[in-house]
Amino acid sequence: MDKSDFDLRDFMPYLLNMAAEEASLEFQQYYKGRYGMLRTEWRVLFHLGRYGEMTAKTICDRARIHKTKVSRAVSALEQKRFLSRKEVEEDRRHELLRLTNNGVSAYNDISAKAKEFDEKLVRPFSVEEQSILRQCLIKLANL
Amino acid sequence: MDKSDFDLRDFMPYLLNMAAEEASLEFQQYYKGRYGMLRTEWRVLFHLGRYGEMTAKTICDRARIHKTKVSRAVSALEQKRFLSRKEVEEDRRHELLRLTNNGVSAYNDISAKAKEFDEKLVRPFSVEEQSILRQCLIKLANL
DNA sequence: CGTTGTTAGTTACAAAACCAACCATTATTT
DNA sequence: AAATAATGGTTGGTTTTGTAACTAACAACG
Repeated sequence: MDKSDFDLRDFMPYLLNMAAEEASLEFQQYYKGRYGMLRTEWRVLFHLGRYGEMTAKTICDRARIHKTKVSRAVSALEQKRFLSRKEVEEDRRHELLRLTNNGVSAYNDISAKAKEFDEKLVRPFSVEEQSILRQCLIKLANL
Repeated sequence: MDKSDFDLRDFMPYLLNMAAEEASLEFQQYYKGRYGMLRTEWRVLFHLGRYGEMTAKTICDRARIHKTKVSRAVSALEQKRFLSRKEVEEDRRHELLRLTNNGVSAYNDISAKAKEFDEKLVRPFSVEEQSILRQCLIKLANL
């Protein structure tokens, strides 16, 4: 097997990582600079803003984030007054998380920017390319 | 602007990150488990194995890795006897890095696995899809 | 009941990434 | 040639992440 024709540009994991990094950078700077949020915090915020109140465990499962990361993100978001916790009567192990008004407006702002940003990212591609790209990524990500 | 139709699955940076994570996982376990390497170390090893001896700075530029990360990866690879350094006479700020025999055989092994692994990853896609996917990623990554 | 097992969530400690300041060496300016 | 800047590379301290062990609450089984 000849390796001299095997370049990093041919290696999917590398390409995906580089593209992901590049694509995330600018957007990341937005929510970090404006709200001091980390990526996990933004994802948690997004889930609550987009799908309504839910428990931390549900976020873990849906977003495939480890529970310790979610736990810390929730604490951080709580401290920044973006969400509040409510114990569930029937099962006191659960805590329902919901966004505060503050959280909602941050969500609205950031997700609008996200949409904008997404459009900008895929603008160079044809509609067909966009569709194929998304489908491939969804399959690769096991979504 | 309505956000209720904007899902994470529609957001490129998210998709890219999830796909990248998923795609990297298995391969990462290979070189980590077998050689105790970190990702940056594998990338440095790859550059030296694929393109021959070069300086740390060159690796930084070509692989877009910050110099502190490269510096530490080089130290680690040196300790594991995968590479050696050679001072450059004309400019003693530079150090040429080259793989040891040990390093070369690790490179051969891992890059063969990488090729294999890449093929497995894209197998579910048609040739045309593969080509579009790669081109889009290369463009997104600014490569 | 009471023991054992699960589940949701937190905490503590180690590994890794990030950022800034730092040498040492070479270039440039005056 | 002295002073200043720029370059290649390293080091130290802080943040983030990862991993494992830990509570607390509930479930299931004898």
